[in-house]
Amino acid sequence: MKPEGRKQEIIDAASILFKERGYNAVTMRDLASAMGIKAASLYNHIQSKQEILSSIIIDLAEQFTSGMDEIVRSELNTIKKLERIIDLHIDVTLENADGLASLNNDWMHLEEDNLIYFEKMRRDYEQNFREIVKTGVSTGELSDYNIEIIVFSTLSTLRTLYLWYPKQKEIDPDILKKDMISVLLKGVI
Amino acid sequence: MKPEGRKQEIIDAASILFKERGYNAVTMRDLASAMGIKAASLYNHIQSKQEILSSIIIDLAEQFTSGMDEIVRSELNTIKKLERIIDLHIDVTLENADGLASLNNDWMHLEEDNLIYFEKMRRDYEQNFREIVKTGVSTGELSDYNIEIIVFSTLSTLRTLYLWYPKQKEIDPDILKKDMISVLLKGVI
DNA sequence: GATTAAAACTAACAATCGTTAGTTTTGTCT
DNA sequence: AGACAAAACTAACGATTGTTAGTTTTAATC
Repeated sequence: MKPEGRKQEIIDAASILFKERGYNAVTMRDLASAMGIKAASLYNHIQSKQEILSSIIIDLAEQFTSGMDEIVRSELNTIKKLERIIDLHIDVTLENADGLASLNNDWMHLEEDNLIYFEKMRRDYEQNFREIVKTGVSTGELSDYNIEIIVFSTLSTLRTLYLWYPKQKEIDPDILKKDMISVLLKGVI
Repeated sequence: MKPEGRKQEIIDAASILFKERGYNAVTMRDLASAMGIKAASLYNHIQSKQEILSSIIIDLAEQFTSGMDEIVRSELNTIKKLERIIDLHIDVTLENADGLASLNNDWMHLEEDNLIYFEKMRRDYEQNFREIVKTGVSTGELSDYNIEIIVFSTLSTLRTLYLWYPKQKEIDPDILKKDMISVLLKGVI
């Protein structure tokens, strides 16, 4: 059995530090110190600093990709699909808010293969979102504003949820979902 | 006369590189290479790498602060105030989209005094925004959703405009403003 | 108590970082 | 042409980076 337990602890600690200071500003000595060990000891559990970053980001990106695929394959109407997308973002954010900071701010520090893979997932995700909105406008379910503006404003709010939600722990997740759906969609319907 | 011309060229080149890779991933040798000179030559014009970062960020933060102060002092109703805030963000974004990347992603790398100054400006800005929304809800101009959700969703869209707008150059700024006001406010009114 | 594997350690490496010192080139004005 | 300042250069520094090699400690199993 691989040391998956200790490895995940390192990745979790790194997520917090990367969130606070960004990938390049966190040294392996910083990370080790946060774990209460020396930098060299980290390498009993991980292969490289880069592996930590790609673990964090690729895992999250795949969650979004598979969540979006399921929504696209569903037979829901446009409004219901958008509600499911909001749900997806809130659920992922609740589960791993720290890692989302790296996904949003440090994805460009991924190395070649993972960078290409990530960028493809991101492009596909946005395209799926765009097609859902486009369908909604053409069927009259959504107002006829510029499609890119609708996509952008909604997605940018959902993408920065990680910054905001941890500070608002008193809000019940279900109430958050309801209000978020109202605020994001009522302007668009 | 100080070499303000050349210095501004360096800051502009740095803004682009910081936007693409982030402050810590850009070396002085990278920046010099982009300017077509050697790293040591940069120091004929600037005092430190840190000075470049703080020039970019503090200048922009002061633009937002003074813009917000003017809006707060005005006697406009809530809706008009929010429209003016949207205008402010669009105008600053059009003028310096590259620098806004540093303001959003690299502000934590400011050093002590400027970091404190920046954080105060940011806190005050958000508080002014929040008070405007709060007034709007209490007078019935805005719907009675959770105030923090309204503040957060609007602000996060405006703050990430810099990422999106440069790709959409075919959109006329006045049309952008109109659609943005509709999408952001109709959900909230 | 001996064995063994996991997980920590010390010490060091090659590379790269921001920056400084001192020198040479470039361009402008007299 | 000579003088002078602006702006470039070469060379190097001390510090820090991610990582490796080799060793010791910890803890569970027989």
